[in-house]
Amino acid sequence: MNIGDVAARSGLPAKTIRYYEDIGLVRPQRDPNGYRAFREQDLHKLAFLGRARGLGFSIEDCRNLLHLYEDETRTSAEVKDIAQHHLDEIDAKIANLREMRDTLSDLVRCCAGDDRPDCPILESLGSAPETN
Amino acid sequence: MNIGDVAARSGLPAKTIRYYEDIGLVRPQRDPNGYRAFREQDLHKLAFLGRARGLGFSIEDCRNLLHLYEDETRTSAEVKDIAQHHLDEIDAKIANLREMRDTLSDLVRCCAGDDRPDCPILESLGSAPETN
DNA sequence: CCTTGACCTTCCAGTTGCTGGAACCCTTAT
DNA sequence: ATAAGGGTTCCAGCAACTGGAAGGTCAAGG
Repeated sequence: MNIGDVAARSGLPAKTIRYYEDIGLVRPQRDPNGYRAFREQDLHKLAFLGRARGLGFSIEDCRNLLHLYEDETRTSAEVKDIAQHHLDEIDAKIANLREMRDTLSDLVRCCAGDDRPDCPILESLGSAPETN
Repeated sequence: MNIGDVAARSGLPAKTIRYYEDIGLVRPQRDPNGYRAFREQDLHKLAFLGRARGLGFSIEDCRNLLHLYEDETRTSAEVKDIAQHHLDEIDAKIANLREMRDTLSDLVRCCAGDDRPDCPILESLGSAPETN
């Protein structure tokens, strides 16, 4: 399989696949002409990576998950640990974004959005927080 | 005011303030010795930027908001437009994260987290999505 | 046989918003 | 004289790609 096929089948851009090789996540063989030659197992790895990335795992997490995936002697505790940690981070991010959204949606709701210059959004940004 | 004072009073790291000058968000004057000399209005701008960044606005949004803030002929519609757009992006991000979290927390919940290798998390990453 | 087009290759630069560090200057106190 | 604690510039790096340039390869068509 050439990179284009793998891109199509994994859903990852070719650029990203090359990048993943660069950082050592996959090691495709090479054809005599220099083209990357992917085997089914490479495709499988890339699909794994695509799904892990889709769940928001960092590249380093992905690397570790992949190692665990291929390590028969892993424990599910190791995997769960990574996942739980990531889950906590996601929750923190959501909480953070929600706070932003709440503040912001208040401001947006209060803003007339007309052709006059008065604007509670700018007023709020321009002075110390009161609604805190 | 030197940069250290402004950092303390604005809550922004000195490094960040220098960076903001680099990209043209503030233009402090200079003392004869080359030190940045901030006036109250510079501090005010920086505090504005800190709050806008705190609401998650991009640097470019911040630049635009600052321009509007200082432009007496602005319309609140222009401001609201930026804010609404940003609000939409935040909502999109939250939705995205929530989906990740839902999937991930299911997986974490199903994972025994013991010393055996069987792990639904890895299984899910290793094969095509079924719970989709 | 030559060309065209669609592939593939490498390498370098840019993205966002800082952050760390090196190497150096200025000021004040001891 | 020197040490501490400011300040300065510039360069590199983070995450995770993405875009683009310059070029090699391959199969099909004229």
